[in-house]
Amino acid sequence: MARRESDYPTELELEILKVLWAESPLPVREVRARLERDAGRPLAHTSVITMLNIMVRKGYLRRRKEGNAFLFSAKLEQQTLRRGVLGDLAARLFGGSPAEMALNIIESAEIDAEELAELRKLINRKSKEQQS
Amino acid sequence: MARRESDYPTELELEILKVLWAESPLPVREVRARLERDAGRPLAHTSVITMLNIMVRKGYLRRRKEGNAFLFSAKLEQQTLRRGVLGDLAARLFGGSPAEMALNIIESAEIDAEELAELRKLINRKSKEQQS
DNA sequence: GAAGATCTTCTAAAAATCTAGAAGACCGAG
DNA sequence: CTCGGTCTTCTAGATTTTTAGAAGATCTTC
Repeated sequence: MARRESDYPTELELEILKVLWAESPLPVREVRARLERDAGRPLAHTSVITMLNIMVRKGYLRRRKEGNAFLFSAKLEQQTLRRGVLGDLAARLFGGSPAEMALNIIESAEIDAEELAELRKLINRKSKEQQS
Repeated sequence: MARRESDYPTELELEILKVLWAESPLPVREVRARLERDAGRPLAHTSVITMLNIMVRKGYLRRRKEGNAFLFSAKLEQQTLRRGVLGDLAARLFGGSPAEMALNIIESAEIDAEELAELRKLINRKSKEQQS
């Protein structure tokens, strides 16, 4: 017996997703160039193809034929992933409490006055919504 | 060439850490029992030993001899891990902005009135601290 | 001091992640 | 039509994660 496939994109998969969230669709050649430039990951062309195909299998990406080559685009949306990962993290590391997690972030991270104001505004809006 | 060791505890490692955060130090036998009971992971005694030793090597755990057996305890503190993981997640998935991440959580997660009040209180305190 | 229980170390194996070479298909240029 | 470039599929190897058996050390108990 052994490990199961991870629930969320792995390290490299996330880098590839970031490339494709920034611009889609892209051919392999372009993904490869941006991985090197933006993520400092100089991979062989075939390595990139392998990863892209795995990610299609996992449902993270879509691909379609354009002429002789394939074009890839993200199927997993950034917002979907964010929600999934945050929810999972809250469940595993914060006893299932998203509020606890938010408190932790605000307490220990660098957040400037403007951002604090924005957070306050959101909280006020949320509070009002709940009065019903 | 291949992947590098993950920066943060993996799935099973986190389950083991949770056991030891709840109570430390514990002998292998106890860790094994709690993994089965609390995490639904019925592992062989030797599997648990292997994991514990790997985690000692990685610096997540400490162990000390007590009689003939070893007692294990968490060396990586929960708060340290929380900060690390949250910071990492902010960097990778939220363009380096913890505030953005906090906004996302508050927007899309279930947070009740009491928790919202607590968040507001913390934000107010933070705001005051910054006026200097 | 031999038997049995308990614990460890050593070893290994399956699955997943990450990397990339070999080989074949296809297309435009000359 | 052949050559070179581009692209894909197939294949495979290294490393990590997760699992656990075999074998040996040690302690208790009669």
